[in-house]
Amino acid sequence: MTHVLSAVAWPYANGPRHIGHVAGFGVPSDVFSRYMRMAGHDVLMVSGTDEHGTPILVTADNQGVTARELADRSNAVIVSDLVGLGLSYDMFTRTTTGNHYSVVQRMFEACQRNGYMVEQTTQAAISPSTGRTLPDRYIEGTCPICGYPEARGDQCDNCGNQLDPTDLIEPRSKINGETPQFVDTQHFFLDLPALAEALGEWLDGREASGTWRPNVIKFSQNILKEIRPRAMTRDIDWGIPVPGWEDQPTKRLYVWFDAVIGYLSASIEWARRLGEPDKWREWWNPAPDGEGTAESFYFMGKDNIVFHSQIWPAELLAHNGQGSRGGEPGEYGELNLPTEVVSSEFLTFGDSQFSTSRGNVIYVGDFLDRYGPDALRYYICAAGPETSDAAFTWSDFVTRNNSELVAGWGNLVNRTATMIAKSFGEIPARGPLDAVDEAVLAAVSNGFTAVGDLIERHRLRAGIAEAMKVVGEVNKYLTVTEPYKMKDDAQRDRLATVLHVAAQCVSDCNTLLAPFLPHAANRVHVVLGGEGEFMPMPRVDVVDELEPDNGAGLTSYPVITGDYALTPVWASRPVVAGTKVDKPTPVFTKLDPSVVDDELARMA
RNA sequence: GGCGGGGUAGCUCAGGUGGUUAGAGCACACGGCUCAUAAUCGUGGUGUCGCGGGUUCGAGUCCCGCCCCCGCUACCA
Repeated sequence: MTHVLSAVAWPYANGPRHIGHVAGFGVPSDVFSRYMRMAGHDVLMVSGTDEHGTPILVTADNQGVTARELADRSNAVIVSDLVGLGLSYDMFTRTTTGNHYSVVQRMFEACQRNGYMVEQTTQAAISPSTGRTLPDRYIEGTCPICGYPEARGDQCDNCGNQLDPTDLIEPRSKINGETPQFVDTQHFFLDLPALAEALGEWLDGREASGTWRPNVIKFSQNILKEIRPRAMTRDIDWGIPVPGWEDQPTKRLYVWFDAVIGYLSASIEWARRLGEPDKWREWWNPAPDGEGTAESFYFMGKDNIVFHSQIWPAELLAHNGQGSRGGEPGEYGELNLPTEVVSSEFLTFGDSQFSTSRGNVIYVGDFLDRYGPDALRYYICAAGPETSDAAFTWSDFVTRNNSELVAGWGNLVNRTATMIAKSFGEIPARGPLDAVDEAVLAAVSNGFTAVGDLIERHRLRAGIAEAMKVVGEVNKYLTVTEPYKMKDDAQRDRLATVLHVAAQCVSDCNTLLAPFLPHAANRVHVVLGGEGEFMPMPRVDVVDELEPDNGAGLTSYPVITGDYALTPVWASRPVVAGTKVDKPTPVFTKLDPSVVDDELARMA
């Protein structure tokens, strides 16, 4: 058994998330995690809301609330969305917990102790009215090269030249229009060049494994060529205090420095709340005796690749003392680097990305309210942005829902259960099998290998297509064997056998589809006379803060967690003759094509 | 500007290391069946594989040039 860490990107808590977000990190990580549990691995799935950084302050100002209030509100919505989607986190927490603060600070101290955190003076743009740093992208002005009046602080969109904010003519804040001040400021920089060689060796090793998506490994190796030290602190009053700079409350750790450490801190929080405070180590430290293995998979959208294939492994190497300056591991011991960075591309809408600011957006909560979790999960698995950008359209969604989910799978469940209910009222015992019976059972059985292999390689589109192909085989089986024509007593034994085989196939198809469609799996389980929950579901617990005096103001908060020990195994489960089967009610809902126009009108 | 990805049937997309008549799903047409949410099963057509060169016995697949779309470029997955 392998310890599998599913490290899922941390949704940014400046508002509700749209379906593109969950297509990038949410559904792919959950399908993988659920499958790995079914395949017998010991999975730890962690994430939380990312609550620091300038954008939260800006949004909070615009809404006239504090950053704390905005983060709380966003966290509540995001938690509700993700649990509603059935994402089976072991620990979905937040970055403003005391536990997270102390883990981040210890990581920082370890990096510093090993010599990878160096102090430098730089120029920063400050907003005179708030005293806060203005990130380059929040500054606009006239491009000194082409005269374009709306050049950004980091780049001119018109002529494409790289700029420095101090180059701009008449720079102004994008937030409130005021003229920024440029001041000297001290910051800690992560010495990435001193870690570059180790990063390169790690990436080369990962490339040799052949498991990463080619674009992700290539992109990662490429950005290594121009690696420079990066500031890990900011002039801002919302964030984690910098160890050693407690007397400077306007300096905090850079949001990305702390966000990626969330994978570790959430694992530690999970272990602490479990009452086994060292249990997280099974997923993070190399096994002392070389027995057992721990692997880690990081799920995100492509705009986060740099943070997961460069910044985070660099932080781990610095903590471990594995860069060119040497060093000793910090108190967390030697921490494992990512096994695989699994990055999705973007789900697009119309001819561009989803965009909250342009109103071109479909929120997760709205989608779940109207269509339920598995319709969305199905769409994302079958047509999501796995290896290239994918276009979402409402008509495509309705079509896939109606002609694939409802007509293909839902109907198979329904017709099978109806025939069993009418003819026997229970799953009948079977007699000897004909070749056609053996063939369909073999096709279903082969599905476990084929679908499982695809999910392990993060090929969800191919995986769910393979499972649906098996569903098609079973539909064909019913057409060919024609159980609905067997009305004579002389055919009763054969009818029992066919319906028994059909029930077995439906049960197994349900298992094959369970990682993708866990809610539907539970309902199909009941249709076939099962009791209780087939696929365990996450729940929300409101917990007390473990270290309430970190200054962030949390006392209690919701976490997503769950008990997944009863996850069914990835294998055929013999159906039991005699199990009661009643006339079913449909598991999936067919959508009226008018929803396409309704939704488009709503978004206009 | 730099980097990355993409341009394949009406639509959405598959097509490691080049090799018989280029595939799938959806949509469409016709036929079968009626257990099932008018669901299901069978049959069928269509493609200058972005454009132009090149390498090769042979290229959607490799090389060169060009066009177009998208993303990232360091705080919106």
